[in-house]
Amino acid sequence: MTHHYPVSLLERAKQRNLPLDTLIAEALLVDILNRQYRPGEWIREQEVADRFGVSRSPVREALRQVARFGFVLVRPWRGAQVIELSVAETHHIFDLLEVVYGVTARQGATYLTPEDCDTLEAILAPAFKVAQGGSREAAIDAAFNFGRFIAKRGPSRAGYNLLVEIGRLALWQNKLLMAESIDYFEQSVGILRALLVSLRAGDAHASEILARASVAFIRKAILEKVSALSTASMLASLPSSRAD
Amino acid sequence: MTHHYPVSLLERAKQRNLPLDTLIAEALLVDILNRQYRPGEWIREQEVADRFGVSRSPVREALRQVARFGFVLVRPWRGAQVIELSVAETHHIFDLLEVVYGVTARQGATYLTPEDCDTLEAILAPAFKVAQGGSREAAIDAAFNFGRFIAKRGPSRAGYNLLVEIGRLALWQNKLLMAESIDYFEQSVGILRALLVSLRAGDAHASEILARASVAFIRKAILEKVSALSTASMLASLPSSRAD
DNA sequence: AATTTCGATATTGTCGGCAATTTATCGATC
DNA sequence: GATCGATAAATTGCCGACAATATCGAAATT
Repeated sequence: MTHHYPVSLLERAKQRNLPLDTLIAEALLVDILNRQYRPGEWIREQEVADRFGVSRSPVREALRQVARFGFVLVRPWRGAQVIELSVAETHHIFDLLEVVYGVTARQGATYLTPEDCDTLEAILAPAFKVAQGGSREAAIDAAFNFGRFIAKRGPSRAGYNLLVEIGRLALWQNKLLMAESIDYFEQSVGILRALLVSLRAGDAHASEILARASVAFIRKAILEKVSALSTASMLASLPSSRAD
Repeated sequence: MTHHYPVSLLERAKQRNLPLDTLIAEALLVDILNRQYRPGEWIREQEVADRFGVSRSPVREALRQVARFGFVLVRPWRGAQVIELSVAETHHIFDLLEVVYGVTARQGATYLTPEDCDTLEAILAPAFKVAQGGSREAAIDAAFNFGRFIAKRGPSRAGYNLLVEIGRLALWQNKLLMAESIDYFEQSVGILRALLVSLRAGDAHASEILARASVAFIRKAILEKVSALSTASMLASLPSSRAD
């Protein structure tokens, strides 16, 4: 991580009247999601503090927040390390996202207003444009924000946190592994479009089915890639035969 | 909160070589779960620091941890307030716990070893004793730890975190609302016993069904109590007619 | 040569103090 | 008497320094 931020976070903190740790946590999350920090890499408090021009205190709290989201592992007197997900873990995460998303959508069908559905449609818009040369990164974010908004409108903060946490991990895997091959993505967006229709209609059962289907679809595509990569890396690591 | 801790946390930190914030977070969680801090109450950093004989730094981080678990809400320059769950939120939480627990049990059926199942049986033991005058508190904890152990043995740390988080909130509701009426609880323990059998047999489908059933059972009992209480409080608040 | 011990270095953990912000108190004004 | 505004008190946010701990490397020992 040698990248520097152009605008001072301090000013933005003043502007929005937010504590620094919140902003730093957001920035670190973006850096991790955008692969500025790589899986396995250590994030040192002083380095982050220097980069943002603040002391270590807010950085420490930011790192704990990121740890809470599951992206880094903090161990006593060792520091924070960006996690590396195994194939089994990725499987597990998508299993969980599938049911959590399903419940969220099922309940969303009962509490979402027509205005909420309009907002959802606007959120999803960038995902429709990916076929016509729209930003792929923006499209993936849109699909994530779609679910996040449903949870946000829900009655429980805990439910929102849960979906965001597990969703972010899945999003990360998505960004880490998805480079080309947009065809799977278009189909997934098609499912989300159908989900939006069923949410508008207030059909709880169909919404749950469709939400689960959209996750299952992405999971399949990602896991194909993961297993391909892990096979490749196994082959690549054979000659050196390291044991760390 | 005027309660004082008999043993110094500092010594236990030295003993286990753990940072203070971890210990303090655990202690605060116990206090909240045991209703030493009541819903709606503010937790002040200096008060906690004085009580444990430490500075505010580790207390701050402990409070953030507790906030990440969902028990307190931390707002900038306001501090940490123990949350109050509405009926709708409780519904939502149990909906989520049901599916997450279901997935955990389903997968657990495939990865749990016979030794793990022996451990599970030992963990569940206190729950069996509640009918013969065993501690009710211990029994509820046992039921919670049962699910937690399954998740702990799983491949994904994220999955473990997820179940623990949502489970702890449900546990809290359980402790806040369940005073008497142990009959529902015995039946719930009966379901867990059956779940243990199906886990041993490696029956993924049955394990998922049973895990979900055990949650649904507790949910029903708790929500009956919640609605009764909220009705009572509505009636009680009628004469004063306060609008705060 | 391999292993162990010990110390230098890097990094995290904790502290006390001060700054920033909110909330409560009190007085002035209508 | 009520409302609004300024000031004081309480509380959190942030900082710099120091203590505690882990890591790495070199020297000593077997």
